[in-house]
Amino acid sequence: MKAALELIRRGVDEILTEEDLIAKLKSKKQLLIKVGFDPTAPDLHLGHTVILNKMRHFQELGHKVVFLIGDFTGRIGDPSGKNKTRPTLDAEDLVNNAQTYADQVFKVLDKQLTEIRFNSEWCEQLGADGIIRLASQYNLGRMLEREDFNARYKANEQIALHEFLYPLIQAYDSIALEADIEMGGTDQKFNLLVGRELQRGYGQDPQVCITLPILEGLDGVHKMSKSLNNYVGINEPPAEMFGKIMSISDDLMWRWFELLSFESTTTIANYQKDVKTGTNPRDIKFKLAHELVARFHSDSAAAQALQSFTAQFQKGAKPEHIDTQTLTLTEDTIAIGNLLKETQLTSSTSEAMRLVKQGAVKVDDEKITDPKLQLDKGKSYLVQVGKRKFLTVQL
RNA sequence: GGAGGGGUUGGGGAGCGGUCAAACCCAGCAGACUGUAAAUCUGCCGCCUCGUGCUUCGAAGGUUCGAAUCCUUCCCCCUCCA
Repeated sequence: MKAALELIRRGVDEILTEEDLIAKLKSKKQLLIKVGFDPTAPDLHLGHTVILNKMRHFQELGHKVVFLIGDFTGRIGDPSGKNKTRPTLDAEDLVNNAQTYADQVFKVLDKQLTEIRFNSEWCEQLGADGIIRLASQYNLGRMLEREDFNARYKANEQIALHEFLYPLIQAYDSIALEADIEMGGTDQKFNLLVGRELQRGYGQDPQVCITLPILEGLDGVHKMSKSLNNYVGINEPPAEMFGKIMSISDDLMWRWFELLSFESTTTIANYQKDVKTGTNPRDIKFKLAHELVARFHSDSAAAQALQSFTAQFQKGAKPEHIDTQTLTLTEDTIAIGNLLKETQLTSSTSEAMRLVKQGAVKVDDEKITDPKLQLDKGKSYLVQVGKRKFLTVQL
């Protein structure tokens, strides 16, 4: 019991309320943990794994987890200050997305103790009278307690009525599932609590709400998200993943250790002590990168990623695998700028020209300075742009 | 129904007749340095045939030697009053 509570507490932001959680744990029954996911973004990244890890913890304690895909709520769009209309996904997309989710999620979750559900399953049955009944359980004052609504209300900004439906529907999910626990990011706290209250109105034992911190992305400032392109996808190849993790700032590294690593808190504290007394932070970052790559791939993949990373960046070696691309020329030669664009090494010839002028382009290990350089048909060249892009080009 | 504010290069946001491919910030890219793709510094950051070439500032017309900047019409967004 004590150990269970300890495990659940680790890395969470808030448990509302802990008394209720203890009561539920004491009941000895298998608990149902509900976590909602966005139906439109089936590519999971490390940010999502913070909560997946916590779901896993519950599974380790023998409880059941519902991975809920909010296909119905997705049509509303979570209120975020801007009411974007979201595209409605068709059935086929949903099935595909669900499959994509499943492929990734089970790198962390236990299949036996996981159910994947869609909330359209019960929301579509709800009907107008169902919605009215649901809406009657809540009131405007409470709605306006939500920080986002409140700020907009005070600032005389528009709040569309359907935005109020989002938390209500999400709450209804908890009722339909009879959830014991719902988890979400700290930004979901309000929605989670609405669920807790409405369950009471429907005569159910209110769910315990657990909020988890939001992971900052590669930039160290903004929440990790695909749209900000500051994410590490869990399906990314080992070398890519390793490299991205190594690129985070020294400060951010500790945050990631806290939220992503399975190392004990004392071990992490020791790492920090080590860095203060002179250990190179890079070496500690290696440990983090290794652990995460190993989790989503394998130990050997992680070891290899580490090896090629050090080879390439510390010793300046070329990567082991360099792609080859063949270009079919109409002329006898091709200008370097065009070649770079044609091979997608740069997005435009203008960019290519700039890079050449900045001394960032090498052909066969020779730095190029002439932006008008012509390369001959029938030959093969090793082209390098910057430190990271390599390509063998066959003309 | 009435009044008003606004749409600028990935995002934010200046510019309000020429000196504007368009300030500044962020993101991004490159170079240097290093402990790494960290930090820091420097440069770049519309497109091409790379030349003082071409096309951009919601859309289409117009005024002008010259417009992102002025006029007309249209489209879209937002706020307030009712």
